[in-house]
Amino acid sequence: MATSLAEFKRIGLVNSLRNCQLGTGLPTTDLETIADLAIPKSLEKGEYLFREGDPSRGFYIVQRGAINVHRVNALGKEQVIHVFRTGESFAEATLATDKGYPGDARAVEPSQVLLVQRDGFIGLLKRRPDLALRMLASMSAHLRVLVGQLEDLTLKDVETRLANWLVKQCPDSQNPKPVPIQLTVTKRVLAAELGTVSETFSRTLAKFREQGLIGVKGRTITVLSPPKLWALLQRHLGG
Amino acid sequence: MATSLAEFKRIGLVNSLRNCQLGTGLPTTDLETIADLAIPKSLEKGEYLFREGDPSRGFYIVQRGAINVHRVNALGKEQVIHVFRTGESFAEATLATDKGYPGDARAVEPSQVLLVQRDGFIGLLKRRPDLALRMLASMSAHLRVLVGQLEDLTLKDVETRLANWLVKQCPDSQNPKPVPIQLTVTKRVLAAELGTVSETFSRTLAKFREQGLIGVKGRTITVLSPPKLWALLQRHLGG
DNA sequence: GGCGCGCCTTGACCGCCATCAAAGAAGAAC
DNA sequence: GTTCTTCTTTGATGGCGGTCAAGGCGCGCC
Repeated sequence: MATSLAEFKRIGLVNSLRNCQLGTGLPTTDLETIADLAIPKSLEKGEYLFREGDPSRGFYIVQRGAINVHRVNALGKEQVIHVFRTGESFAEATLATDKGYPGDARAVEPSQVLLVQRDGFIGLLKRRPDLALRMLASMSAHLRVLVGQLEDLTLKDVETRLANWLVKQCPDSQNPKPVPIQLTVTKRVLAAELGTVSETFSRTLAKFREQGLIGVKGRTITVLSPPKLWALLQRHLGG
Repeated sequence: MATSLAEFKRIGLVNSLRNCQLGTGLPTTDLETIADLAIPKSLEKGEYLFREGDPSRGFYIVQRGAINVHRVNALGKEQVIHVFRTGESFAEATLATDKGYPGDARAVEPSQVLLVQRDGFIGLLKRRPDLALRMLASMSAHLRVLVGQLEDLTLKDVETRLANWLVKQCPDSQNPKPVPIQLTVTKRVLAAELGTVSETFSRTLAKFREQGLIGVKGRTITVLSPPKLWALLQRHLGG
């Protein structure tokens, strides 16, 4: 069984694709076609994958790490659009239009991504309508996330957003057992993801701590009682 | 030439479809297929087309009027996502997933929309991959708008947003000739579209008036010198 | 005409949160 | 170890803009 190096890589890519949202359930032949279009790329922490306006080369799938997609205004302030993690894909929106990428993408931590090249993939879409539907579904999901983000930032305060984030980290918000949360990024970065700055983030954590809702030790936040935090969240959301 | 009533309606629909973003350039046979899937609906001012969470019946094309898509938080505050006007389509995102509509849709003024029914359209998409690509393009555009909205609301102040809106109403921002703008909606509604309230909107208009940039008389705003307003906008955007 | 009802404007107030500043704490580099 | 940088926390301050309240304006309607 002589298997070439290229063949090996292909098998690895196919397996990788099968494990991501877009690929699950897809027939192997399609995955192979996509694999042949894909170019892997490693990114160091802080490295940029693309910048706003760059011409689209295709869309990306995160194999490992986390990619922060954001926009920068003229004063240099950043607004996080979304942080994409393992298995997620992004920038599909650039497939169908010739405008460039709509934001900047930077690795939050050391990451590995797959670039699925645009032209070849469009050709595939034309042959496989069901794949096109899947892309539509993927973009729908992104739209929903974005709408949620918009609502969060304009209709909810920082306290609510943080409480919401903390509750989401708990496997079961009704289970009174304390949940330790290990931050994979600095608090400053997490603050940015939540649409605020480190100072406000810190103050809000302190507020929760004073209320006995959480414990903070270095980069570990412990939700002392998920149901209590959940109740606070409900009070906020319920007016 | 005996032409049935149904045939008449179909011809009207096809013409209507040809004039909207999604339909331009599409072969007539496709337009006819879509026409057969479409249900026209009239809405009075203030009437709701759908509410958040309603199961998706399909997507919509605005034939006449304006549809405000927004979200409401628990306290009843609304965040405008986008206002769709003649020729635009929306809620395509509900085609590919079985989740309901992600927001509320209400007619800002008396409107006429086409509902393109979901199931039939999905069938069409499977037969016409190029149409699927077109839907992808349409959703890309929505994503871009949404990203822009997010940036606007979090990275720009009301003054900048209003200046931007005013400049966009001018056919040529470099032409010093005054441009009268007739509002089709109340100032309160326009304020909401810009992500603020009527009081702040009013104050910002007053500020521009004091600077001699605009004139306000009832529901008519006159940009006295588009280039001056444009310059102000550039100063804001340029830091 | 007079009345009533929204809309619009302006003033007063204040809360959220970003910014600036300063001082610990924690690593990283050497 | 020392030094230096980065992160984190806490205090002080201030601004943007939302809310409440009170007229004024416009306009339809009787």
